[in-house]
Amino acid sequence: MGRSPCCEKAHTNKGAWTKEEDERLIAYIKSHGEGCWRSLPKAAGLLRCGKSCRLRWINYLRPDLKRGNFTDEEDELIIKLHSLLGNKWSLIAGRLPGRTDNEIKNYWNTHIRRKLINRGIDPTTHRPIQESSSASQDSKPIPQLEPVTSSNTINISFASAPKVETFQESITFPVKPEKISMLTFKEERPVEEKFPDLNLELRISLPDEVDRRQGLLGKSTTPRCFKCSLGMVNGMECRCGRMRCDVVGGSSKGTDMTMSNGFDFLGLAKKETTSLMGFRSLEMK
DNA sequence: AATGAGCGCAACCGCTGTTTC
DNA sequence: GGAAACAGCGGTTGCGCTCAT
Repeated sequence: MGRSPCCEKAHTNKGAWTKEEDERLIAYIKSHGEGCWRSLPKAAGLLRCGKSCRLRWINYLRPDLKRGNFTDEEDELIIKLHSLLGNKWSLIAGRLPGRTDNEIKNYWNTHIRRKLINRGIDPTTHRPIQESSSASQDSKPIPQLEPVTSSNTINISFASAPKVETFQESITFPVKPEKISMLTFKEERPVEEKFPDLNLELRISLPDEVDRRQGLLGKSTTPRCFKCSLGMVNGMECRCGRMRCDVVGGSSKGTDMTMSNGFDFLGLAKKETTSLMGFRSLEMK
């Protein structure tokens, strides 16, 4: 048997939160900290589902939320990250301190989509609308995950514009071969880049793997962290030029932001409880 | 002033991977 | 090892507000 149900759904409030409920939740989390959402409502004296409490705290009550209008810089960053990640709002939010995934999702749907359409850009494919509609009938969001091949190779393609260069990066993982032995990231991008300031290099590997590979290739041993190569730390430009940023606790979700050898590719490290490097986070719908 | 359309956003729903029993 | 709950995510809904008619 599993566990008992998290809450009695028949006896929980729904709809908008009252000020009193907010105050109770804030007071409880201030004294006990986040986590254990299952037992929180009862302990805090709230007639709410734990899931609802978590959502309320994360999206509205957390003290580190920025609130207010999005800046033009944030707009552009969201557009760039969306072109890279698709509708992975939590990953995008991880790069915008003080913003929540729900907030960014809403902002995208209400403002940025329209903004891109007005610019003549398809908000789904990030390509000119005419080209986008004629070039891809299926017009799936990019990037997309191609099926796993028999050789355990996974290809992730970024866009499929008419003229593309193809970049490939192969990474080996010390995991069971029947699970996955090698990832090949094939990045195709237009020769004329839309975002010349955005480094799209994908570098995913375990820390020792990068060192080994660089040794084999006789490259310099001063690689830059992924966030540096992406050009940002906590949403700001990063100039550290080091392998590790050691910026801790900068994430809006309180994630350890320590970077090492590109291991924390777009926030993958935070999910690492298995040997597959939070692979789920790379899948694109 | 009434009302209907459009918009923005908080909250809910349903799904998936992980964890616990 | 399997079943069930947890935690988290993305999609969707519904309510309240604004504005045009």
